[in-house]
Amino acid sequence: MVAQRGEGDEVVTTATGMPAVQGAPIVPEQDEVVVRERARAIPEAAVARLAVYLRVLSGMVDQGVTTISSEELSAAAGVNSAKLRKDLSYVGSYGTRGVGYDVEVLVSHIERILGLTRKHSVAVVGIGNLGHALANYGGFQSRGFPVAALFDVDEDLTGVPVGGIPVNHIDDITAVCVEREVSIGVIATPPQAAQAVCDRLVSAGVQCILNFAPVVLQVPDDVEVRKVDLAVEMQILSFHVARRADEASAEQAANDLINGVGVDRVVIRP
Amino acid sequence: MVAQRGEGDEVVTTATGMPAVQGAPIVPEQDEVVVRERARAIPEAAVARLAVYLRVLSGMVDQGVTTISSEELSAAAGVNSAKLRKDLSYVGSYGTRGVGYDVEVLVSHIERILGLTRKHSVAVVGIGNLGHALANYGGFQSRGFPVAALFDVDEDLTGVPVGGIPVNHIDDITAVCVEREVSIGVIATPPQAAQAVCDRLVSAGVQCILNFAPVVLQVPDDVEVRKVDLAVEMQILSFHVARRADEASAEQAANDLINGVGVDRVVIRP
DNA sequence: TACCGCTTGTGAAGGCGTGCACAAAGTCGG
DNA sequence: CCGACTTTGTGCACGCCTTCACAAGCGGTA
Ligand SMILES: NC(=O)c1ccc[n+]([C@@H]2O[C@H](COP(=O)([O-])OP(=O)(O)OC[C@H]3O[C@@H](n4cnc5c(N)ncnc54)[C@H](O)[C@@H]3O)[C@@H](O)[C@H]2O)c1
Ligand SMILES: NC(=O)c1ccc[n+]([C@@H]2O[C@H](COP(=O)([O-])OP(=O)(O)OC[C@H]3O[C@@H](n4cnc5c(N)ncnc54)[C@H](O)[C@@H]3O)[C@@H](O)[C@H]2O)c1
Repeated sequence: MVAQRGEGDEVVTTATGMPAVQGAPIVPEQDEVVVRERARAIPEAAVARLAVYLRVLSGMVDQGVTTISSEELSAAAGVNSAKLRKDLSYVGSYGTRGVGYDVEVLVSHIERILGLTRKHSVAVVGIGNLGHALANYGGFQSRGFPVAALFDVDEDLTGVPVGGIPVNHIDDITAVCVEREVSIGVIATPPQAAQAVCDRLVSAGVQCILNFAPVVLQVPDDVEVRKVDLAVEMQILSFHVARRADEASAEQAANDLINGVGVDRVVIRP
Repeated sequence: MVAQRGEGDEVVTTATGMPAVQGAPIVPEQDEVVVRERARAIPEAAVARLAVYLRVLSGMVDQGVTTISSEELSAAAGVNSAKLRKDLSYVGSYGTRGVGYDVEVLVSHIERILGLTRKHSVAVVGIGNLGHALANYGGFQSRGFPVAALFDVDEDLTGVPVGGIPVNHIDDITAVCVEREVSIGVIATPPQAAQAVCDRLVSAGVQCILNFAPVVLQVPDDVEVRKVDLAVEMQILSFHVARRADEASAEQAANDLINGVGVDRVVIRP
């Protein structure tokens, strides 16, 4: 009796259990109840920036700043001030015209929208080079993402504490994840093992996955995956180097032409 | 005598050194040379996907696959097949209708576009938890991004080899980066030190930076920065959890209404 | 209270990216 | 050699995101 939900579509449930037809009436029909969705459709890009604003604002609180204008905050976050205000408008209207935003109020509202009022326990799978670094990192704990469980297939690691948490064997993943209410799974295993690990996390009820292994994971629709791929990041940087170099050499060639052949004018078109 | 270049604009240089007026003539004037820019404007999102395709294709080569259709490749990369074809069209027309793409040909052309034909030496700054993991990681070397230098401020680390490379003191950053032709700098220091380290990398001539510290770096226009912020990633996941929970509770309330009050129809609007 | 200056919040416009749908172009079997 | 079938490459329309520009709103001041 639970309606499927498409991106940004209305969620429509009928008493008959039949999925309702597209285009629900604007005016509620007889015997119809309309519940306005609280968490509105916020662009993903805006969500990512809100997290950045939140970090900057936390720094402001520490510095004793109580009020900040969109101009100041946008400069500190490295974005356009209009964009910042639009992003904040998704959160609500908590600014004071002529003055700016109360830092603490803004922090608490962004935290609410991002769902940071609840605790999100994290499990790290694959306690190798990267897994060790993640397990030892204090930055997660302090931001409301306590690392609650570690897993590895290596028997030698099982039971050894890393960053204060003993490593569990991967075979216990379901029991441990359920018991410790893990809501985010981090995959730091070799790529060959990543899909299998992902499947086990999903069967354990984990619906959010952060993947460091350079593979594309296949998951059900109700599971959210984000990937961190350092090689891809470097290749993007490489692309920009190449683009710049191309331009430079084109310009160089152009200048050579000018100087050598006495060309009057050089145009580089897209 | 080098013309400044705005995003996506034409680069126009005149023999007088004066910036040419907007709207260069379509038909070359007398004594004018037109150089078509090779690296066209490729959407950043497409560049990121091209890097993913490249990785998938490399796996295909290892498996002995010689030909692949857009449908197969898009499934393996987890994207829409039309999007894939459009992305590949930025690279050029290297497919065969009715057949697909020759894997090796595609690999070499994507590599060319991404600038992977040159070597890009990497320097890692901050050899702590994360820096160690990065220095020990073989995945960079194998993808054409050899780690050529490591830096830390900690005297105890100086000279100690990590992943086969001795750690240099941060004060030697300029000399070492120039000598080893470092083109990408990776910042893995605590956030407080990140901006200072960034400035030193920039003065050392490094134009590409990958930043792991949770701070917004200020850099000149000609320097490209990409950031990897795990806390932000987790907060985005958290947002989705919260959204789902909201929906679930709204639906729950809706169903309660249906069952308890005999409502006929419930609509949840955005 | 009335005015002034400052900053927010948002309507509207424009640009960019995505996805559809199909013509063009090639292969392969007969 | 031809026709059926397959798959590419892209024009186009749509929707999302960004950016501009300004009315609305608030605090301070006289
Ligand atoms: N180290 C880095 O800096 C870095 C950078 C970018 C990406 N990555 C990626 O992160 C992943 C981990 O890298 P790493 O350097 O830590 O590798 P690693 O080899 O040091 O560690 C991998 C760990 O995963 C464990 N493991 C293997 N199969 C497993 C399974 N089925 N279930 C549970 N655990 C399993 C291994 O026992 C090992 O402890 C790799 O996919 C790598 O490509 C690492
Ligand atoms: N460890 C992780 O898994 C993780 C995850 C996400 C983000 N980060 C971020 O990455 C950065 C590094 O994390 P870490 O856990 O490796 O920290 P760490 O404290 O273990 O290591 C930091 C290293 O940087 C060195 N350093 C300090 N100041 C320096 C300077 N001015 N120049 C050169 N080196 C300097 C220190 O000597 C130390 O070796 C931090 O900003 C952290 O927030 C780490």
